[in-house]
Amino acid sequence: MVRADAVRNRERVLAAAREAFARDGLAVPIDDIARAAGVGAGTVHRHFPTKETLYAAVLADRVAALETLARSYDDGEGLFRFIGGFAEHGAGNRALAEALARGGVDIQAELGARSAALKQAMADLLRVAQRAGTARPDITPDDLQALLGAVHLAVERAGGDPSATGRILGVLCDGLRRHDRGPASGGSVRARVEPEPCG
Amino acid sequence: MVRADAVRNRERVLAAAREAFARDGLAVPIDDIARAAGVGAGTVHRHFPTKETLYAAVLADRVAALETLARSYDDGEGLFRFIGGFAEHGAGNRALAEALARGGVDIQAELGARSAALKQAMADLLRVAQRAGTARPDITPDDLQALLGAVHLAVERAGGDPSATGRILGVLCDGLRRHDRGPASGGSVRARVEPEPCG
DNA sequence: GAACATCCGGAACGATCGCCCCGGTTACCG
DNA sequence: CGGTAACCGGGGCGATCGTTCCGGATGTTC
Repeated sequence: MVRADAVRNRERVLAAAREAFARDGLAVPIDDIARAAGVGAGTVHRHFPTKETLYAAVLADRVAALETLARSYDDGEGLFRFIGGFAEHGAGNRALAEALARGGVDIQAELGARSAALKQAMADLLRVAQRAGTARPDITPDDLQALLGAVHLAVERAGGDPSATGRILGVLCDGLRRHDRGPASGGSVRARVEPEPCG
Repeated sequence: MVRADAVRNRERVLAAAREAFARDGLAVPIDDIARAAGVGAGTVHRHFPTKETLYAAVLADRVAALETLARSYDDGEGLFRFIGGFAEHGAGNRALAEALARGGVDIQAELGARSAALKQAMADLLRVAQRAGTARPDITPDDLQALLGAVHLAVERAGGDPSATGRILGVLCDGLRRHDRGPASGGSVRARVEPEPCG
């Protein structure tokens, strides 16, 4: 038997946690979430035994939404469209940025599965773009994930300034694109020496 | 009068803190640093009244070194050379990555000054590159700092894999470069719509 | 070598936070 | 409407960590 106030409180806690994690990241105390939800600390721990459980529950739907977004594209430009939507989804979501910035290795099982699915979806998107010739062929799925997490953090730091967000994402997308000069102007891809990545 | 063992212990603490912060970030307990330095916790707090003080002292020389590096270039390619050296300097330095990932706003006064100097040096480097036509003209110093911090975090996550580091930095540098097609192939810069940064 | 200032070490304190527990309460069912 | 079971609240426990303090040790000077 599940009581009506139980599910109501569970939902309240989840909503408060979503907001608190998004605003302050993982550092927010459970008591704050409980207070914001209008319940006691014990109630939070009954529905979500550990803080990690709560954190995973909050992130799970976000990650699932991102996977859906990734799967909605299937051409060479999909990768770049996804990156644009990616920032929108996580705008101001500090918890998501942190989760992506680390590897997402230490998280809960269910979230781990979803996270792996998202990574697979991104890997597919990358492969499609590389086969279509729109993305750099040397980038690996791990590179992409690391870059997305990092840039997400940078966007977060920009604090919602949309033009800064646009420029930062523009840099990422340009960097991910394949940059050979057109066939008319010479036809040779710019050489890239491994230990000297720039210059 | 300053005693010899005092300066020796101060140096030991600083060295231990440098290593500990680089390996584990800010989360490392002071006691661990004290133990690694072979001193008591009280000794640490006499030389560095608060943890923030110690943290700032450790980062100050790193930041100064980066500023020197930035000032050592003065042509259009300097920005990209700097980015390469930047990653090298902070390789495996988690504390530096964290400090750059946030704004560096909440740090100590002296470090704040050095940090501002570094930012100024990077801004100069960016301006030179933009005037030379090698860097995107729309990027601001804030964008550059955010991107460097973010990419540094991504490199840190790559865990020292040099080829991954090279690819990630390559994406950043390519993204920062000016990408107009050569005059022979059309001559128009690719249009960039503001709210749609990618695609 | 003795006196003195300085410094060292680690135990102790207070604050924070995640988690557990129990007395009281509330919702559900017959 | 009464009984029962599930749930709620918040106080409390234990662990962690930054910081302080003081008796004892050590370097320095004359």
